[in-house]
Amino acid sequence: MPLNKSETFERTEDLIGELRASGLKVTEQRVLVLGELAGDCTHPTAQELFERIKDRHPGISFATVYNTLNALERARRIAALDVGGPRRFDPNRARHDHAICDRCGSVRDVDPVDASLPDPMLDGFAVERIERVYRGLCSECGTSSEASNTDRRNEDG
Amino acid sequence: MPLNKSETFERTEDLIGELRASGLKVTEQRVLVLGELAGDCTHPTAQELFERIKDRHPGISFATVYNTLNALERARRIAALDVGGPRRFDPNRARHDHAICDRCGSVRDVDPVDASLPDPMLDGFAVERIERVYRGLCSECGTSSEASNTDRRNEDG
DNA sequence: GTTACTGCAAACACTTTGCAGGAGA
DNA sequence: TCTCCTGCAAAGTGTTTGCAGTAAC
Repeated sequence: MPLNKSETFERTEDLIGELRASGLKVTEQRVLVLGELAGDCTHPTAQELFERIKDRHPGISFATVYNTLNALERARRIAALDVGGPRRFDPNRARHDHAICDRCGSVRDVDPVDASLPDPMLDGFAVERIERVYRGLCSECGTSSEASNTDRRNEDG
Repeated sequence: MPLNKSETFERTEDLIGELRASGLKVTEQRVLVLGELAGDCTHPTAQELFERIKDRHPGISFATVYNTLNALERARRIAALDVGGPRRFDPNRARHDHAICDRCGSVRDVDPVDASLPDPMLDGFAVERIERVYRGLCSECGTSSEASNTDRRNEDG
């Protein structure tokens, strides 16, 4: 799967501004983490981001990448996706949905059906945001309907 | 949180029929697991179900409960929820949504806004089902807006 | 009789933390 | 200077598996 970096790479000074706006101290490691995630629509895991950053910055530790992602998520600068398997991260703060392949586990952005929130109050529950997840088979797994070598589900039972 | 068992306890013979229909061998342990989950709308974890069953059936092992839940999920008799933290299980096969509290992590069923599936095909992705998740604060956590003792999020960063 | 399931324990995968040193504000 | 961050390593939490014995069909 290609990285699908957007054409609009964020400048370092923008990344720094975003870290500051999130209430985080600006460090080289955090700029690297946010820069690596920004514009990446493949919803990478902490491990994947760590591997990529390590190539250019061998001294960085996994815990730092992990802690930075958690800090950015708490600050709502990025979103975390719990969809089974390791947690994935999403830099896109615009309202959007996700399509997840039951076979290979890939996650894809989907335009929201309607961008408006419904009732902000749901029988006592204060709705802050909505995530819609489409489950099924991605175009690659759907066409080759044999079991794929990247199969995440096992059989037996 | 109370168990919220529905009034309609399923009879053992119904449970057996469901196991057979799911292609599973019928064992006492599996009847216990399915029976414990059926009618429970609190979305328990494997650990929670294991604790409850163990009280009445001390010999059962966690792996058996866990494997049975996975087998039932593969057979689509129950649904698994990946919402952060340990995986939760849902016996309700009717189309419905979930509301998850950002503070205490409780999961509640929500009537679907519209029960109809949108396009079964989404730009090459074959949609099989849709999960909608409302995030926010449940009625208990919303009213007492101080940090709760069951807080799942930590602060710092 | 054959196959699948159980129980146990250990391995595995992922996440989180304690701590000492160091950098940011 | 004071606090927060980093890197390391270890611990914590949740999930999965190998295996020998056993029960379902």
